[in-house]
Formats: sequence, C-alpha cells, structure tokens
Amino acid sequence: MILEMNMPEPQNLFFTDRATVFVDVILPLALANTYTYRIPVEWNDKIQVGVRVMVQFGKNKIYSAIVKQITKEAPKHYEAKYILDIIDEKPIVDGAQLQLWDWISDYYMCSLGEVMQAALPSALKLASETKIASAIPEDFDRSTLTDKEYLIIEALEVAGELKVNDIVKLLSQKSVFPILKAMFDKGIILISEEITERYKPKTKVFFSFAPEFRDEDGKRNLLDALNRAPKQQDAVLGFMQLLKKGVDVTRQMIMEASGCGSGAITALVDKGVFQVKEKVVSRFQGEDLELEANFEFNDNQKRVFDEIHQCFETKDVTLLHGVTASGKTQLYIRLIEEALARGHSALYLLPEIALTSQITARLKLHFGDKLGVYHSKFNDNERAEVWHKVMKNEFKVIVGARSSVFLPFQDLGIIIVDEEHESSYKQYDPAPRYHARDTAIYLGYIHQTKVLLGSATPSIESFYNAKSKKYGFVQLLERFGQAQLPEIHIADIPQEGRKENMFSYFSGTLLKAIEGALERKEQVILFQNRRGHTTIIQCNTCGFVAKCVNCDVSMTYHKSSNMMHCHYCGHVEPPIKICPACGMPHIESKGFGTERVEEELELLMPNVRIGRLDLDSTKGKNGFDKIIGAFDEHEFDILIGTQMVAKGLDFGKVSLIGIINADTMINFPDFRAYERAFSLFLQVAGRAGRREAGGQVIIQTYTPKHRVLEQVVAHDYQAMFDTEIIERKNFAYPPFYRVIRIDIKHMDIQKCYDGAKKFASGLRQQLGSRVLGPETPLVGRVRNYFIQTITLKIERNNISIVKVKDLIKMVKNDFIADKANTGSRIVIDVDPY
DNA sequence: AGCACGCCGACT
DNA sequence: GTCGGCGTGCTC
Repeated sequence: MILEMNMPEPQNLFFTDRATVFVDVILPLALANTYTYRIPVEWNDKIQVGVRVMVQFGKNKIYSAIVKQITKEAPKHYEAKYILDIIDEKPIVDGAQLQLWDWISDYYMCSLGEVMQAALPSALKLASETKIASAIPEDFDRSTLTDKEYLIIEALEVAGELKVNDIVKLLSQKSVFPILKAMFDKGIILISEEITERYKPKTKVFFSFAPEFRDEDGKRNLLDALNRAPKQQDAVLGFMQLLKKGVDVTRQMIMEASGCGSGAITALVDKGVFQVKEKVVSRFQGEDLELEANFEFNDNQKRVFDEIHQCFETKDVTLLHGVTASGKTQLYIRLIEEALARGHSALYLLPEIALTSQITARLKLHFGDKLGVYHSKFNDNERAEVWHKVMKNEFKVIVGARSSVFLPFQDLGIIIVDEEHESSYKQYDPAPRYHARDTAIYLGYIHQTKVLLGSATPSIESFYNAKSKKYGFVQLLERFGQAQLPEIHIADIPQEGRKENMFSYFSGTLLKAIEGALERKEQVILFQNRRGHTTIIQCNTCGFVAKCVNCDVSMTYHKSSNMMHCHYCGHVEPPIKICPACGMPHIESKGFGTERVEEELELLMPNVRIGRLDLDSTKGKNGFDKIIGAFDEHEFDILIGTQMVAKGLDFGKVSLIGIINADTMINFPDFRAYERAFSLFLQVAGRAGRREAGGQVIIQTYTPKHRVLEQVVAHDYQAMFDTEIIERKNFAYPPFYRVIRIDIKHMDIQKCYDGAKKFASGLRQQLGSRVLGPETPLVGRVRNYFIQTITLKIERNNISIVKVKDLIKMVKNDFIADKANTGSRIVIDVDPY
C-alpha cells in the first residue's frame, strides 16, 4: 500500500473500500466465542459496531446478534455466512457498553452472549421464537400501513400472537426484522417473551371543580341548579369548605365533611361538576410531598455534603456510612442535581425490593420527565422504551435495580449505589453472576465519574476499603429531625421458659409489648425468616424426615394449600399421615414458618386483625401492593412476614417490631452470617418509629449473650466490623482474599464426586492449598442434580488473578473434553456473595 | 442453547 | 426388517 504514504487517511477504511467486510457478532447464547459473518458489499456503508444484525445460526435458527467488531480478514478455515439483515440504522449498544460487557465476561468468567442476555431488554433481542402481539390503537389510521404491515396486523388479530418464525412464513421472506422493528417503533405491536405485570405506584383520586364552577358566579349558579338534589348540594358545600383549607381533597374527605354518600359525589362527577385526577402519593401517612420539594440541609447534612465533595477530589469511590433516617436520600438528590447542572446524567442504583413507589415518587418530584425508572416489574416494552430514552439522553436520571447498569448511558456524571451491602445486588442464576455494586464501580471508571456507595450497615469489604483509604469515607451518624433510634431489647427464650413465661413461640415480654402497642392504636410487625407452616415433618417412632424427591432438603408443610412444598424446586406432595418408613402414625412437626406464627398468634389474640407478607401471600396480581396498602391504611394491626418486611417500607404507625427467632439467622453456616444478621436486624429495627415516636424492638433468642446481638442492641456497627474483620483475616476471606466458587453438578452421585475430585486436583497442581474441597454444600442435591463445591481462596498479592482464571478455564476445557465427565455441569461463581 | 447425526432396543 | 431412544458435537 504505497499510496497510503501520500494520500490522506480515508474517513473509514471499510466504508470507502469495495472489498468484502466481515463482522464478529455476539449471539445471545452461552457460547464462548464470537462468530464471523460476511456483509454483502452493498451494505458496507451501513454496517457499524453496536448495531443488531439478523443472522442464521445453525441449520434454521435466526437470531439478532450484536456487531462487536468489523474486520477485513476472511476467516481461514471456513466460509462465513452472509448476514441476513441489518436491523438498526444507529448502534443500540455503544463502545462504553461493549467495554463493560467485556469486563463482566472476563471478571465473572461467563460468555459475552450471557452478558448480552442480561443486558438487553428482550424487546431488543428479537429471535425466531420471540412472540409478537398486536397493540394497534383503536383510532389508528390503518391506511398508513404498508401492505406487509397490514397483513401482519390482520394475522395477529386472528391468531392473538405469532412467533417471528410464523411471520417469516406469512410473508414468505426471511427479512422480517426491519419491518417488525418499524412496527414496534410505531407502537402498533408488542414484542415480548411474556407480558409481565406493570409496576404500580400508589395513587389516590383527588377532586376539583370543573373550570366553569371555579368563580363565585359559577358556584352560585351550581348551587341553584342543585336545588332539587339536596345531598349533592351538601356535597358541593362540604367540598367548598375543604377547598378553603388549601389541601387536596379525596372522596373520603367530602363524605366526612358533608355527611353525604358516595353516590352523590359520583353523580356530580358524571354531571361534569367535579373533575378527578389521579396522583401518585407517598406511603408516608399524611406527609405532603410538595413540602419536600424544596428541602434544606441541616448542619450535619451540610457537613457531610462538603466532605463528599472533598473525597471526590482524590477518590473515585466514596462510602457514605449513614444511619437509617439520617437524610441520605436528600444528599443523593443534591448530588444528582449538581451532575445535571454540569450537563451530565446520573444513575441511582437500589436493590429491587427497596425500589418502591415511595422513593420513585419522591425522585419524580425533583426530576420530573428527566427521571426514568428501570425495574424488573416493568414489562419488556416499557424497558425497551427506557433504553431508547436513555440513549437519546431524554432520561437524565435513572433510578433502577441491578440490571440498570447495562443501560446506554450518555455521559454519566455520578453513580450512587444505595444500600450498598445488599446481597441482592449479586446475581446468582443464571450467568452472568455479576455484582451490580462492583460493576457500577467499573462503569464509573469507563465514564470517568465518581461513585458514591451508601449504607447504614456497609459491607465489610466496602468499610475496609474506606478505612484503608482506597475509598473516600464519610459518616452521617445523626438521625434527621426528631427521629430517634429504636430501643432494642433481647428476650431470653430459655429464661422466660423457666419462668413459665413462654406462650407458644411468644415470650411474655413480646406479648405484653404487643398488647401495649395495640392499646395505643399503634401497629406491630413480626419478623420470621421462614415461610410456610412447619419446616420439618418427622416420624416420632423411627426418625424418618419427609424429604423432597428431587432435592436434599426437608419438605415444608403449607397450611394454605394443605400440601408439603420443596422451597428449592417447587415440588409439591400431599402431607404424610403415616410414616412411609415404619408405618406408624406418630408424625411430628418441628420448625415453624410465618403461617404457623400467624396461626398461633390468632389463638392467643383472637380479636386482633393479623396480616401476612411472604412469597406465598404476595403471589398473584398486585399481591404485595394489596397487603402493604391494607396495612398502610390500618386495615389490620399486626403484620407477620419474612425478609420482605425489612426493606424500604415505612409505616408511620408501626411502633413495635418483634423478631420471633434470631438464632436461625445467626447460626447460618456462611462466613457472612454475622454481618448479614447484623444488618438485617438493624434494618428491621429501622422500621419501628421512623417518626418522632421512637419505637421498640424485641429480639427473641436462645443465645442472648451472642456478640452479634449485643452489637445490635448497642447499634454498634464499628464493634461488629472490628470483630468480623479479624475473623476474615484469620480464615482467609474477603476483603483479604478473593473467593471463586466452582460447583460440579451431575445426576449421578458417583460421577459428581469423581468429577469434582478430578477438577480439584487439576487446579491443585498449580494452586496447591488455595484449593479447598470438593465438599458437599448445605443442600447437596437440587432438582435431581448432585452438587460438589470447590472453593478457591486467592491472596491479593504474589499471584495474578488473571492467571488463576486462565487456569480455571484450561482445567474446565480439559474436563469437558474428557468423555468420562459427560453430563456434568460446571458453574463458576466469582465473588460468590 | 438447539438441532442433527448416530448407534442400540421394541414394534408394523 | 424399521421407528425412535437420547448421547455427543457443532454452529461462523
């Protein structure tokens, strides 16, 4: 290429050149490699990195793949297929995103296809099996449809829904994706694997006068006109009274003020006198959101805000250790406002379960149309919409759960990870097994922006990183306003038992506190970390325990269904009456869940209204919102629930929290058990008396002197950290060591054991004592697969983690190649916590 | 992940 | 003699 010396560099080698161009594409499958396809020459100037292309893969499967790279080199050992189509005119994934995908695939040892699966909303992942449904509006002008579009819409209206493959047949052409994309963009079709439940913020209906009745004349005329409808007249008069107070008026309020019935109000709405509008409201009782729009920092917040800025000058990541109700959210809002003022966008990550309408409503108030919410409860079309709006920079602020790290951010100016310690930031199944907090930190590096981690009970790792100056560190340990720390008491179960002060699962102390709260018309939350009725069903004669046929766990009896359930695979069986092993009828129940707690409490307090919040009671449409809403409206007094009750929900009238049994949490066999128990208990405690009252927490336990409980009672995070960090060092756990967990699974127990031993010895040749196991995990068989676990503990110096991962890949490839290991599944989990 | 190719048991 | 079981290996 001598010419190159004299000629100016062409804009783009590929575009100006007529030579054939190839693309390496990512397929949305768990395949280790990218695949190379050929571009028809006439499309050379249309192909770009990050666009979707339609490709045939295998005999007759069609996928939409993402272009990762454009090359001019023809593959040497095979003839590349042509791509069938280019779906997008502009890339839907940009360079920064692809860089993040690469990092996740390297760090968490998974394929790019798996990352793509997690990253793209399925509406953007058209595949031949994807289902299409009509969404054409009633008033849509069908004459604007092309012939093919018309044909598709007609077929959809007859069939209800069609697969992409069916549409290929219908039009007898392979290239249907661009047509479908155009139709999707017009909003006349839905693309999805399933249409999921829409996430609903809490709303209330408010009333106002129609414009013609707003002035004095209008009102007088109205009252005259209602002469023959005294009830409606009353309603209007009552409404006018309420308006003078300058508050939003609900139906309930009009009825109370005027003494009229609901019918009169409905009649007035029908007549067009009243206008109704639905408004998103806070779950805070009686708190006016509007007042919160222009908050001012108190002195502590001002101090912390300045300290955060100081940290940002030297550190990329800063940890904010702020106790519950200290006003962290307000700090976040200010930081986001600053980023917006500089012309940047912002990402605000929350755990799925904390992403309630409360918080989104508050943020909506500040950021209006610029705020986008990204949430697994949104259906796919809504998610795709958020994706596009982020890409077009219409949404400047994103509040979202784990998967929102994958959005196509334009010029991020700040990333906030709230409740940084939450284990739900880690995805377990399926791959990619990524941690959203750590991924967000890398995302911050790509965008050259600051990351703020926030928590009342930081993870040991983050706190250690902050203390050792790797992260910036700011503390806000004073509660906001009048809110006080709840008082935490320990109820010693054995001692109360000796004093004959235990009633079923409840200590006299707890029962007395419940009665006191109910007398004061306050509400109570009881926390029990297991669902179902009875967790162990055992034969009293021979000791037989009912176990799942597919998994190595005991069955849990559920009274609501009168069945025994396996919580691992969902297997259901009728309850046993006689022992299948010895034939005796002495079946005993041990261990109890939320259902049993509810049942026993009903016996002790027959006239109290009790509700239950767990995975079982929240199934079905809006189950969660219904129960929460009812509790919020004080339709019942006591809420019994699992973890769910701990997160993000605030009820003004709750003054007492009872933890029925703390020991199951503390004694969980995992190096993180104490840390988890500590933050969970404090989080549950935080639900009590968020307002002025200052609530009470009672923890029932068999081990009242346990150090974690003492630390909880003292609200002493520092003490918990100090003891934990020593344990971590002594037993070679994070943050001092990196942990990689490898599970070998097989249907045949012997092959599982043998395979795992071979795998471990392959690693041990290079890594020696860094390899632990294989050993049987807590649950040794799930869904008929036996499991053996190998744990790698890698120190932070002396050895390259990249080389360790390469070694694992090598051992894995050798393992798969060995025919003796057929049928084995290998699951690699980097940082499995 | 899917899907075809391929080599051993119960049937028209 | 064939239909079909699911083991195994490849897909640009």
